[in-house]
Amino acid sequence: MRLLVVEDNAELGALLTKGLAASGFAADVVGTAQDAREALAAARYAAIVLDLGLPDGDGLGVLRKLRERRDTTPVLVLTARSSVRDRVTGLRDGADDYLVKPFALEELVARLHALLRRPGELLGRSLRVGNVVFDTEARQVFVADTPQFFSLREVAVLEILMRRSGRVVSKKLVEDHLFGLSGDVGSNAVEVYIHRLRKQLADSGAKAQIHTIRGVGYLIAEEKEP
Amino acid sequence: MRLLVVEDNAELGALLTKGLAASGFAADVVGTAQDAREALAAARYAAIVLDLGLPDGDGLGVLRKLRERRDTTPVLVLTARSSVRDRVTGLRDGADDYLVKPFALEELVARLHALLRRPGELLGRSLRVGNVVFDTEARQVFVADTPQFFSLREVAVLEILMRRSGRVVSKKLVEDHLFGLSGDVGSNAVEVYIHRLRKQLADSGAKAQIHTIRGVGYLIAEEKEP
DNA sequence: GCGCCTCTGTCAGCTTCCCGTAAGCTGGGT
DNA sequence: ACCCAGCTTACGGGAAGCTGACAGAGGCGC
Repeated sequence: MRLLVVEDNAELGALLTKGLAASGFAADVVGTAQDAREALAAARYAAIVLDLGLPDGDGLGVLRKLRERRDTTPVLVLTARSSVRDRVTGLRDGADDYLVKPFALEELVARLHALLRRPGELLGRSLRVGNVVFDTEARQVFVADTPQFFSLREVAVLEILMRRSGRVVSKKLVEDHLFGLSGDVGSNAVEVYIHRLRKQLADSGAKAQIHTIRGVGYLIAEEKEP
Repeated sequence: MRLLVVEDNAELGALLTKGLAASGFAADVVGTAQDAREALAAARYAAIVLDLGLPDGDGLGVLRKLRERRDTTPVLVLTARSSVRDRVTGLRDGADDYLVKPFALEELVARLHALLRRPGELLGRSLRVGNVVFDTEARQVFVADTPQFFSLREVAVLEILMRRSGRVVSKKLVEDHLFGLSGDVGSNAVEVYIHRLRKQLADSGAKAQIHTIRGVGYLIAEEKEP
């Protein structure tokens, strides 16, 4: 899941990136409203974490612009101000949730999950393909009810595929989700992860298969014949 | 198990922390209703021990707020007042149990265990993984029916893992349960306990294994191949 | 009080394994 | 037959975790 974090404090930004990564989010961090606008024009995000106290003006402006465009990407507002007034303004302008600093990382993650679980969204608590089950909350994989041990990256790739099971996922999309904007992809990392995933899935007797669509991407689907 | 203790008498608070620790509870102590609200916003507790005679107002307010939010965390009310009226008010407002000062520490512990054994809870009297059995009441561990002797800390870690057997438990979660809010975690204490647990379990011929999930945490599961 | 012991948390050095890269191979499509 | 996308294997750097030793804090018996 790819997020945009709008936060001018570089230190906190780095902390968030790291913490969110541990929960399977790839976060792009920007420090100004201007950069936020550009990032939003360039890519689609699953959700946005927005600090209101930005140096170059008001974060609320970003939010308003977004909603004017009928963009319904979930926005979680983050701020040091705790007055009722600010909270009301934020929510009236289209924020979906509100968190006051200082906050616990776990609470941020919990609220993001809640937001992403909303109506139209891509989320149940667990995803299933064949006998492979992915628990989105615990970020854990089961094959025929036995827990499997995958690395963080492997889990991330599998999640993307399973969230779109039966549909093709472009290699580019996977790269973006793994690495965010910092597009350092000087290699075939995705191919390597697909390979490792296939191997482990086969070894564990999974009844799900990752197919290759040449020139397009990958697709996970239930395995047919025994 | 992590508890919140709301008690303004610092001396009694310290005493409770210590006594509860001896029974495997990690208690965060706060002295005011305000602090209690903040603690509850920041973390999840297995149960709450609530003194009604607080300096900054009424402890019952905390309880009411909690129940308004549909939070069903068990609450044990603690008070010097012994009138029937107070007792009734407390229970009507959603307290689960009631204890009048002065009280014996053992009685508090017994009642907490009773509360935690309730309906939705994750509790039978004993937990089992492979041939390892954990008696939650006596807080004792058996491997293939022979009793094992672990230290308090070790038992606490094992309990957390076994209550979530087959699922990943983050290292952070274990720290929080062991040390409460007083997050003095300047080291790799959890790793050390995991190490000691593994060693003892192996030595005693346990058919249960603690797996490491890099960058995430640990997981206990039945050992597969013989 | 005095030694003895266990429990705890810390540290430093070692080991393991993840991650990304690269380089050569395979196979499908034209 | 050739080319290119994707597959496979190998490897080095570095982070995460493991492990053995140790010192302080109690607790216990004497």
